[in-house]
Amino acid sequence: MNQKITIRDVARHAGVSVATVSYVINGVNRVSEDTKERVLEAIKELEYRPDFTAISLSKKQSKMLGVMFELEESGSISSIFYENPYNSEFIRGLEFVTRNNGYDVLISGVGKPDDYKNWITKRNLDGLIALGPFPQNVFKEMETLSIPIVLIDKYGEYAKKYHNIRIDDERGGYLATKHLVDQGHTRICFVSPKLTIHNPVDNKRFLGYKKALNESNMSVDENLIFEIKATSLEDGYEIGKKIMEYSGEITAIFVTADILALGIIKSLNEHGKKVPKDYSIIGFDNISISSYMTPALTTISQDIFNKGVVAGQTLIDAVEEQISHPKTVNLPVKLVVRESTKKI
Amino acid sequence: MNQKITIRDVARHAGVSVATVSYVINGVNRVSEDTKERVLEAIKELEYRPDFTAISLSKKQSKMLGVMFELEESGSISSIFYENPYNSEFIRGLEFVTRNNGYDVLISGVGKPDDYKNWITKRNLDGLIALGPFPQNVFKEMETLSIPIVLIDKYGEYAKKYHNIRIDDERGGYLATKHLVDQGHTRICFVSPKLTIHNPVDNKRFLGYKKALNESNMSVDENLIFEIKATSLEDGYEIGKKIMEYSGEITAIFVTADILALGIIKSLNEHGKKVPKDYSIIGFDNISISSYMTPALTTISQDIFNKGVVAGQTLIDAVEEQISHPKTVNLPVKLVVRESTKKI
DNA sequence: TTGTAGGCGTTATCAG
DNA sequence: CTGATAACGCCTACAA
Repeated sequence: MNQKITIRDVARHAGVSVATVSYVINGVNRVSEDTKERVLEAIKELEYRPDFTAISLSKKQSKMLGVMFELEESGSISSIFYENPYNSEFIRGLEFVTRNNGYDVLISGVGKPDDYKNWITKRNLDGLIALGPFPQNVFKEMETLSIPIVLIDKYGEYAKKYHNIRIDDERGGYLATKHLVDQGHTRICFVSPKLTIHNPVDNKRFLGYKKALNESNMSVDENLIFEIKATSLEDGYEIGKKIMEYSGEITAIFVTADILALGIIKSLNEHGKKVPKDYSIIGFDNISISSYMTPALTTISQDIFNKGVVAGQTLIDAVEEQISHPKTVNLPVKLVVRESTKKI
Repeated sequence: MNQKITIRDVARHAGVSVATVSYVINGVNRVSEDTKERVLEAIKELEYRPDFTAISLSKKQSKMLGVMFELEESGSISSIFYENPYNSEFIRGLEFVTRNNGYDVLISGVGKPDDYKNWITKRNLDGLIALGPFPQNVFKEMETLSIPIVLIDKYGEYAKKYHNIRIDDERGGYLATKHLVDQGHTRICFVSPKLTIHNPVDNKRFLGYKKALNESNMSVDENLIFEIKATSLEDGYEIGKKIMEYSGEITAIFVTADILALGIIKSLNEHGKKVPKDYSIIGFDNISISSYMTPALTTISQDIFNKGVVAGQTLIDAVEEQISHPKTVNLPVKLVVRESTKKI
């Protein structure tokens, strides 16, 4: 294309110095209305667009935020990104705020901890968002970073050092289980990824599960805890089989992700079981397809788009030093009753 | 953090000039093995990571690729991005190649055509991918751009000027309809976004639909063409109602997106109709949930991840001038028979 | 109120 | 083979 239009061109066109142009662009308030006008006009006429790369170099801030995902063995972003609309909805919210604040979002899968440190430094990212699961050492490595970091759905010791956006997981677990209990269920499965110390989210939900049971003088039956490896349709399907194989009584299932519920229901159906006739099932997240399934899924709803917005805003605030200390936001959840649960 | 480590530090540490360091980094083959070694060592010791921002400025290439999405009225990326896993899967494939080639991906929604031109210039994007629907004028505007552009699923006059990644839409339409015809269906609905001249993808699919019918001496019945506004669950649901209201006979439905099929099935179910007992239905895309629905969805499958990979590779090739003329890749589709269709 | 000039980290053009 | 040094486009003291 034709020569790139630089600040110099604008300056020449307006008959002022580059500094002056820079001043009006950056709103430095020491240029007369008169020249300001001239400069603005020149900018418009030449269709001048400031070069962010140059600005980055000069100001040492890129106006770029990074979102990192876990990589799976194949080297591509975990397919959970794809299967679970949760992630894209989050990104959508994030993109919304960032764009409106002049930031751009970079998305990258990361393997070794060194990968993303490299990524951050080489791209001069202003801030980072960690979405999805990560091995512990990633967080340890993070401490050596000097940019603001927002963690999504993380608890753990390390989380204290960063900004956190989460939902009220325990309450979610409680609401779900309570709903089932209120419908008369007593044999309620809890399905989630393994409840290790590294999985606080599901531990919280489990706590809610337990609390609801206890309130009704029930206790947790270890046999009813089923664990999946990953939050995927396939894993839901597989755990569904396991549930079918269980010899004891089960009348309801609380599962910590809607897409898992989908897989489970598939399994049940294949075994000739119907939801909610034979099993009541409640999910978590309220992704959009949940209301379009048959039966429509009862679930714990969280506003994922908004979560992305809040995460983005928090990160931007941190980058621009509006906030200094680690900030934690707990977003609400609510019960959405649809067709997959019924009175026993 | 501590001072950023620059090429100068490396030079000093290795006892050479910055130029020399730059040479070894860029593989300019005119530096002795000896000094090369020293430089490499210094780089490792100091954990030096070249600054892409500076490189961008100097080399005039950012190693960043942009993916643009249509914005909806609310100002956020069309929720179709969220609802349809198609998009995230594409992104996943794209991210995979780009990352392995040292590129990063920027994602942005664009409103006015000027928005994305601005975006491209200010970020010095090396290449652009247009995903999803866009108004015509966007493509006209594109002509003034000087970076390679890859269009996804576009035909139209304008498409000739850019690189194109598509699938064999006509064959997809044909395969789907043929499958239905083979099962004895004669009253087959065609559900898609409006078949205007600006919607070549669905026109192609419609062509395939028509061809399959014609082959069996049937002709298109205009009454069986249903059009939706957007490819969303909600629109599928709504069109399902319309189909229910139709007074004539319908035994099968071919719909141009799996998520639409989901919505339609929901509608049918609410009207007491069963799939495939009362209606056979076939979708398009083969997103992951399709095989986990009940009934599992028969559909036309395309390898979306691979589509992202091919798109990314094509764009990178174009950026690096491996290809000069507009290149078009047509990816294959295939029929995946599951449970949502049956012999009449 | 405006302009000059040095610097941001890198590459690239010349000399040596 | 190696090293100064001027770009790249912008910002920002410091001067004027």
